[in-house]
Amino acid sequence: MKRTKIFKLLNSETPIKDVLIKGWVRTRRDSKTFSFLEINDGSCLKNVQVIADSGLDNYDAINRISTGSAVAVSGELTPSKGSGQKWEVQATDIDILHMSPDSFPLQKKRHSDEYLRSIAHLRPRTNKYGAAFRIRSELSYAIHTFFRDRDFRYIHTPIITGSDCEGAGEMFRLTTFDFKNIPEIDGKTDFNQDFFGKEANLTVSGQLSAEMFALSLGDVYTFGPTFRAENSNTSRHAAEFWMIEPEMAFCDLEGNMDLGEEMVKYLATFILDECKDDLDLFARFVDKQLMNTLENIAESTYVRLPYTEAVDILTHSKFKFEYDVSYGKDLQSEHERYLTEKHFKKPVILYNYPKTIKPFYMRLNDDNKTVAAMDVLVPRIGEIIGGSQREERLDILEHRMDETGLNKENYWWYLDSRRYGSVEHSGFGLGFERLIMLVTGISNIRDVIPFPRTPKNIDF
RNA sequence: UCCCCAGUAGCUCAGUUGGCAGAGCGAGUGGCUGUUAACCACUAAGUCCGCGGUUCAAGUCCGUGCUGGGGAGCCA
Repeated sequence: MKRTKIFKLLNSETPIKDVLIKGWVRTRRDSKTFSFLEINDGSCLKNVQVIADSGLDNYDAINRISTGSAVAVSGELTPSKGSGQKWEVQATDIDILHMSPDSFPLQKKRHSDEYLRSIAHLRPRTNKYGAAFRIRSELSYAIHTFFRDRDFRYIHTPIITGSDCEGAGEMFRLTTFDFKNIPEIDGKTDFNQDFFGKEANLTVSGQLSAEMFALSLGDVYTFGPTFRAENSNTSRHAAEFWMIEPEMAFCDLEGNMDLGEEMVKYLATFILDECKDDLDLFARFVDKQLMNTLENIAESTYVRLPYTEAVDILTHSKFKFEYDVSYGKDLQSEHERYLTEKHFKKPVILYNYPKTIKPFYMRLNDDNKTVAAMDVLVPRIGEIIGGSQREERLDILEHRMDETGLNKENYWWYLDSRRYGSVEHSGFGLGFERLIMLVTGISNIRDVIPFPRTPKNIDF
């Protein structure tokens, strides 16, 4: 007999004579002539209540089943005589697949996030983390749906890159050298002898590759892991994280902002509609304001504000900031939060930043001082999207590379796209973990990725 | 990398002026009950993060290291 997932069972319209469920015991409550077992199989937040009658041949063993044990239960789905649930399973046979000894680290009580991080291999068996990772999966699906509905193509950009810099931070080096015997030439490492014959790194962004495909297939996106070797110790940064990077040909900054806003709204709406049970857990136990925040993000029209006007608002604000605001400096976290949480009370898209604080590939505006960049800022998380219209004019792009000290030879292929049929195009990056933090209210990035990689932490 | 805070039972934490190591939850045992993270009683459980110092005496004070958390910078 095939097992039925608990999610399906609990949504049944009618009683079912014969069912088989398999899962892990969350708790056991004994009565005189029978026991209640709460079984969870990960298919949904809810457990199913199983009635184990003392008449079962292995009742002695059933009475010793502990939290964490795995069981297979055959029986009948019947309306519950108790008041807490619609259905329950009256067991005719309980096969104890594996007993969990009492050293099982998860107890029938709340644990701290810090403790659960130390048992990251077991935490998906808790309500909160089960819900978080189901939502992570649903959001992945929603992202692909969003793009496919809009005729975008999914591009797999390389994880290993030969570019010495993609303009987005410190990189992890990749080599097959024997560290005890690294070949040198003229006192320097001889990368000619390394696997690729030159320096290789893990990617920090798929953008430059994605641009090549946007300039071939039209509208494309990437969705994959990204690696930054920054020594960042915050609740919003990880060394390995997933990023979604759409890139659109024949699209200017305004079209780019339109897509960013539409996408964030779509994803918030999707989660509100499709993940009610799991979302409800976060709204009750993690962030009481979660539903308001999500509805605000799903429904409000995002403010679009040039960087200079943002600086004006901030300098004229009576609010006391720890750091001063002035034109030409990047905004601090506290400034972004002020704009989204206090001043506008909704998401804000800032655009046209000074070129001095943005990378070389962003398109220079006619004022010669700003670039066509845009950041989508949301309450509580801050920057969730960073993007721009790309510089499509070869001479200006080369000039910007010189200004920022990049070696143009390494980017010959990138520059080729501006030599042959160059057109305006735009794109952005959306941090997948930050999106999950936004929709769940979870405040630490380490708790929305299965096995987080942060400085000095690579267990599991 | 910088600033701040913390580390005590399996977990969450209390521990006063330096003076015998504590509670709740969990676990074990017994009881009770169509129960709902059940309830009642009893029992077991400790390298007080490591190292060094001050002191008659250190969980407590000082130094240092490690680990974790919050914030900043970098960004997604």
